[in-house]
Amino acid sequence: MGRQPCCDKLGVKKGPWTAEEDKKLINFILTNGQCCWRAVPKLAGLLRCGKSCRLRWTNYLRPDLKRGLLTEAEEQLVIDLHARLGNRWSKIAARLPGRTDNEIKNHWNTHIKKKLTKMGIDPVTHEPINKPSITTTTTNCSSQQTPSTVDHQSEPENIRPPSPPQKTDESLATSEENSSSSPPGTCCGAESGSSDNNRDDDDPLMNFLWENDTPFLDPWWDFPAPPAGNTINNVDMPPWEENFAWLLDCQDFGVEEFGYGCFNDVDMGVNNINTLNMGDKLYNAPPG
DNA sequence: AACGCATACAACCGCGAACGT
DNA sequence: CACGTTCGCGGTTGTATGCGT
Repeated sequence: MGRQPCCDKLGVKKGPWTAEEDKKLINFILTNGQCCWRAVPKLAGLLRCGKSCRLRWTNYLRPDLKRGLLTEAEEQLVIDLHARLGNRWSKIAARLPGRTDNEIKNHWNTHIKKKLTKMGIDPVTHEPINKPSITTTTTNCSSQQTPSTVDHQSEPENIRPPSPPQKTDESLATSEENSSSSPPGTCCGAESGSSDNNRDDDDPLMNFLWENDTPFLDPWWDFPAPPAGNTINNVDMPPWEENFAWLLDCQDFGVEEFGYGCFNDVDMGVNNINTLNMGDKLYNAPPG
């Protein structure tokens, strides 16, 4: 069906985001919450398409994002999850608090893939590259160790080939969705059409993960649209100085560009972030 | 110091799913 | 049920930065 472009390309800016654009987007989201991405650029005064705004927010501006490289534990978790979920980065990301699918995907492609290859493990199948097959188990309730105990270098057997990721989306998603409500121990068996081998109930780590489906996502920043007063501080939220610390540090924007007074920009047309007072704490620009 | 290559990451594109009418 | 719209996902590309020669 004739699909419309996500934006009409006319007057739509592309390329790297500027600090000013970031400011506008942050302010808008903080003020209005996340809704109707298509309308966001217009309402926020951005010459971007909604898609771009959503991406920018979810991948970079979200206050709950962790910055920096994935830790060893996170990396291991990604590997383990990838073995089960395949390239479903969003699913994987949902289990790593503060990490985005894009980030994980990038990290996978740039670091982990190489790492696994070096170790003689096929990053796609998670099987040893030189071994014809490693299927030592007949069921999916195989002995899989927790990542913390996994040593891929010496024990590639720990990496179980994933179920074919292509066509098991529904079953996987369903099992995931249900996992939070259905007690463990009932999968792995004569479940309906169980080609879905994405769960290993005797895997403590995965049990934990499944049972805690999407627990990591902080609900607080899914702001409700604020009341007229727009005092987001009314919402029960963690201290903003923590979550925007990186913004305040201006590490990524460049101090000179973003400016320490960025949140005091009265020209932004919306109630700006400094109405939040950053947790009732005014930010003082450091010298220099 | 200059150049070329490799790497890492941000951003874009296209597709399919979900939802509304 | 068919169609249109919007959103989210995954693959891919572009660009900035680092490193070696």
